[in-house]
Amino acid sequence: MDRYYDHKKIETKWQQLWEKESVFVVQEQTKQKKYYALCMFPYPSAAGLHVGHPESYTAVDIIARYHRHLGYNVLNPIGWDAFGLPAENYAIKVGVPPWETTAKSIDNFRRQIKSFGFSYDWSREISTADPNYYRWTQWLFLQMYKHGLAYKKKGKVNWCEHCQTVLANEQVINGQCERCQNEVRQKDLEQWFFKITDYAEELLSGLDMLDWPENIKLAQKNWIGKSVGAEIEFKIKNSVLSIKVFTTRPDTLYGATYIVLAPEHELIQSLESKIENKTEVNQYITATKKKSDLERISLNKEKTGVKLQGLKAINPANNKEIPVFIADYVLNTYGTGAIMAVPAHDERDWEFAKKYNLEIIQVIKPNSHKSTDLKNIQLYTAEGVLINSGEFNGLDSETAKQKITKKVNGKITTQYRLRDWLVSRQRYWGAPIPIIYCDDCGMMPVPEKDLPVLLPRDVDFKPTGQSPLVYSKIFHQVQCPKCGVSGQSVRREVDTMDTFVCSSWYFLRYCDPHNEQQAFSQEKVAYWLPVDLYIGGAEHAVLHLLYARFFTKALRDFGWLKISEPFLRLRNQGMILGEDNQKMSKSRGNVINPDEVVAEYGADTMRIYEMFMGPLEDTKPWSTSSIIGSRRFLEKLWLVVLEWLENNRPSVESKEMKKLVQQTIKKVSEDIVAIKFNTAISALMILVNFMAKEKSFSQESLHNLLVILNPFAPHITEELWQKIGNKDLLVTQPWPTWDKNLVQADSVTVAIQVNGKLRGSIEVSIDAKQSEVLSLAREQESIKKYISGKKVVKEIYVPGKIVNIVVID
RNA sequence: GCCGGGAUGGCGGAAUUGGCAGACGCGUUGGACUUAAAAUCCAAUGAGAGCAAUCUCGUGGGAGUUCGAUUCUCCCUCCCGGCACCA
Repeated sequence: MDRYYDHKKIETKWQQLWEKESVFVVQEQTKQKKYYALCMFPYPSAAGLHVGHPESYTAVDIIARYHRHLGYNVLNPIGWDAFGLPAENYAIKVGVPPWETTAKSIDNFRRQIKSFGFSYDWSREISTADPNYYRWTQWLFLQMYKHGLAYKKKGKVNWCEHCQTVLANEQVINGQCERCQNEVRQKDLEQWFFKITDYAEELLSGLDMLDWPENIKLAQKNWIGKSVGAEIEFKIKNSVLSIKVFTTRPDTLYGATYIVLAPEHELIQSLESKIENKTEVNQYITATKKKSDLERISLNKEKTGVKLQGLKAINPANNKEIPVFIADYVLNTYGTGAIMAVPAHDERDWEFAKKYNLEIIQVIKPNSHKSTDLKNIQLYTAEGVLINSGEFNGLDSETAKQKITKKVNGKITTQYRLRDWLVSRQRYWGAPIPIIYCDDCGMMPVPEKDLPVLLPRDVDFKPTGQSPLVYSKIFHQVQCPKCGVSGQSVRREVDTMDTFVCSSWYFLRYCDPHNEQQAFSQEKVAYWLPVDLYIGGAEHAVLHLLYARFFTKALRDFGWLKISEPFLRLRNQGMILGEDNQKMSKSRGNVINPDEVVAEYGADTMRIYEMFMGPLEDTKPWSTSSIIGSRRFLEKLWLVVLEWLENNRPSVESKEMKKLVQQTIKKVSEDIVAIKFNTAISALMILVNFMAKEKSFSQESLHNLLVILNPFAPHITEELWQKIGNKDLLVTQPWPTWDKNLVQADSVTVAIQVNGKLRGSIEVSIDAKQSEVLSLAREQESIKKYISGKKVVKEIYVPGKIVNIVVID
């Protein structure tokens, strides 16, 4: 046996063998329990893998391999999220078509990923840009269409001038494009939407049963933004028209002293004849239209608005006439686009009323206040007890909400901030939307038998603000599915789908990747789903993760799935920073290339190092000097086994060794389940260090060590397993169990404190009585000097842990 | 502004959830081996004081609860993330 731990030779050998023998290729086995481990599939970029990729893949691989040892039928797939803007932009930059650049990127990613020895079932590899895949993405679009969940609508949408396309709300971050950080403007366009809002309530309530990080659940909760309130109508004086407002505080209705409409509110047109200051109003509306969302947010430190002169609304609670304003702090897209302003109890209304000198009436007082100082009105936004509210005085807010809403014939309603998902894009590199327009027959879905609608290649794919598909000749050579006419009067939809549509169902396709009749067979999906563990970046909190949940629920309602939630357990990997504690980036020059790390130290070392760096979900800096520690650990293991073989397998084993092996099995098993890989590796290091010191241990102990280390470092353990004479593969060996009695020590060291300060320690048996331990403690030389001549006030003994003697002079 | 997470040696991080703070690893220092270096092995390594045994301080800062606090409560500072005029 080689004294040198030659990682290159070993890793290549086992990777080839696993692949040749299809060790990780799986089929449905009804007799066997299944486990579906999944990492978020990568977006193949020309830059290649960064060190963050293997972090999540290794974590998933450890879990997958662990469950294989436990006897599960484990599905651990991989594929490519291949469509999308960055790939297209890169293609434009280098002047090569995106299908070529993407294919190249995928080849490179595949090579890199394979070098880590992940236990993927490569026979299930998929790419979203493959017609065999996007055919079914299109089919899913048609399902959405058929069930009324896909619709086309004209309206204000987010437009990125730089990317020359519309964007979903989820892709606009602080008024900026998620991809290029350019300002997003509002544009009136006809676009395709998925009706995700139909599922708002279920997307919210479903979160409760998921084992997901709290921050992700919270982000989704905030994004869905549920609020329960009332719709209340305010009649307009001398008009048949009325203004409907939405409020979460109907209990404050008596304090509503004016109404505010969003500048875009449609009622303004109908009321035009009554408005006396039309010019001023129109100016304000035009000015608002010009502002981007970003400006509307950042400039609105100070509120602005215009009073609609000649117009009065009537407060239905007390029939008081109140003025009507338009102001851009009210959003047309939320609620009814109109609010009742209660300046005494709402911060924004307060600010506005102060500025324009409007009436402020206090109608709620805090529960605790006995007297009310009406002269000195202060902003109070919490709930409380009603005052100045006629018959409702003295009621608490909660009760008053119901009663007042009822009195004014209001309606209790629920509002969500979530908007429908805008899925059409005016870009090339995506799945074409399968719709045909015929001048005579109108808009029609492409018949399922005609799928896929192939992405044409006879185009100049540079963005022009219209989809490049407009210019393809081949693409529009199509017959109307209804009247059979072709030519100028029949055209295809030219927009492509948001890549998030492609990634909303890939975990389903993995279950049945080669099905040519269906997107997936219901039986296969029913066997594998839900995903038992899903690991990926936190940046998808409200994007992919929300969309995939929506797809799952929609497909369930279409009858294709039996489950309601796709991912039972989710964990995020933290970002790996550069050595300078900054985000890795080409411009900073702090990027670590995983290829170099694998070449120099080996895949096993890289895997161990990345898992040992710290908790998976934490952000942590890379440290090239620290990798050596993980390498030394594996080298030490290599030499321990080597010497053990050279010394003819010395099998005399100390009691401590026996115990430590048991403790390590326990610790590693528990830590894998809890995804605490850093402490699991620490325990394995302790065991290997001890074996290196003792040099003598049983064959069984070595077997156990190799099995529990295998998920972390699969190549070296497999090699050593073979070297010590095993013929079968280590990956299929059963996971060892631990002996509860052996894990427990029979005697323990108990710390002795005097007045809370550590003054000594004693060795006692695990089941020693309190009185025994205490008298032993008092007799200790180191303790005596602290307690002699003093009065013992109290003695505490925590079994097996600590003694505390409290004394006073 | 609101909500969430966090702050522990020179560095990455442990700590059975109220019980010996600093496991494990990196780094550093000293020693062994070597002509020498690398590698490896052994020892030390939170700070301060002391020849020493020992002692004092110490988990962002300040208070509190407790026999005992990195852990619980309150206040403050800083960092990271989410939402942000959502009525």
